[in-house]
Amino acid sequence: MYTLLKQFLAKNMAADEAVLDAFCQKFRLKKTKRNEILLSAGDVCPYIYFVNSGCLRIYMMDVNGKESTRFLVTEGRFGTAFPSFTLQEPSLAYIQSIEPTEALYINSHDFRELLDTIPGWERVYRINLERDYIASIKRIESLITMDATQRYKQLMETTPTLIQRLPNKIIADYLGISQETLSRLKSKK
Amino acid sequence: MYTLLKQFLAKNMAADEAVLDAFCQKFRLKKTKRNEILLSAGDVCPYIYFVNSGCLRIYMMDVNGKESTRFLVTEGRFGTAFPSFTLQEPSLAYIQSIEPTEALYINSHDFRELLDTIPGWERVYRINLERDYIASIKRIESLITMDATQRYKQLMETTPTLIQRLPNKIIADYLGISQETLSRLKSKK
DNA sequence: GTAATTTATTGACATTTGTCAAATTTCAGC
DNA sequence: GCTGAAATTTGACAAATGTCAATAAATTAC
Repeated sequence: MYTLLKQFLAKNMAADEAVLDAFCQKFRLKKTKRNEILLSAGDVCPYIYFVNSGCLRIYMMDVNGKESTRFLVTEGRFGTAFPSFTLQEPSLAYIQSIEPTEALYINSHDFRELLDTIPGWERVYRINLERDYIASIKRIESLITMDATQRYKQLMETTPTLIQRLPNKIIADYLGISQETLSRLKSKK
Repeated sequence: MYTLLKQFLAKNMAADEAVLDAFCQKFRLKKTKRNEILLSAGDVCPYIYFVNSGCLRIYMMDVNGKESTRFLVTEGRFGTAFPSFTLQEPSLAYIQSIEPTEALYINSHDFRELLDTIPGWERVYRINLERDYIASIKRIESLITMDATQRYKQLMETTPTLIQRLPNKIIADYLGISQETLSRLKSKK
């Protein structure tokens, strides 16, 4: 249950088993079916999740019901409605499990406590933040510099697994294009 | 010279004057003219900057010479070619002062040392990262959910100062649209 | 202050992408 | 394995935005 999480910690932090256990005990396990909603827009996001298996999708919905995927979170990664969880304010985004998913979760209060009490954890979390931030910078770059075809090609090169694994329309709104456009550029080349 | 930087620290960290001074002494001051290049694409970004006055622009250039602004950094904020500085790998972006600018700078090695040695600084930096990451998430959202008009309107509401202060074409490529399109939506309404 | 350069605006047109609708295919759930 | 729902593809058309070119306005550098 905690294997992946411990691996995540061990990568950037030297800690003995007892500390790792103390850390992990703050997390609970949640198993979801496909397409379960874990958070609705308007609510304050209480939890940050660490995905053991499956996939979480952070997405928004506009007034016409059109959805846009902000992030996709797969095995071995932390994910949450980040602005809401971090600032404890109402979320603009929904969280949904688009596959049957097993995830660990911890509430905001306990999470902050870990940052205060587990030596080295603030560093690990900071490095994880840097990584996520870099990924989001690259995403911004692709959105302002590339057209739909280039963005799709890039996604195929960097994370082909995602494309195989997820339905077309999720990929499309992750790329910021319509389902039909994606379908057309797939058939072209 | 260090006033703004000390304010930045003091916001999230209790430290006596001696510690603040030790911290600040690692930074050097750079004054630039308008349109000076501080980093070219291809180089590893050695510094992170803290802007005292003026404005730095982090931007990319494609093979046709078309520019896209990744970030704009104004007074009281840290800025750098983040992926390059953090991972110490060649930068895809340029850094330019689009106004006469006064900025403090520190190299990667010293910066890491501060994270190790100044109590509380890793926390302050982590919180700053969260803030920047949240800003980038909101930018991604606006890019995947809004059209040009909506994005411009949002920018007018959130940072009208930027629009007044910077040339049109910088605003346009920050928004990911052409200069002409921006000019047209300004005249419309 | 003036010339030279850069920046902004405008028009005409091309291209990309979106929208709506219908037909087809795939797949989840029993 | 069936069956119904969901996802995908395709066509026709509309809307948004980009590109190129010319002109006008603003600003910098001297």
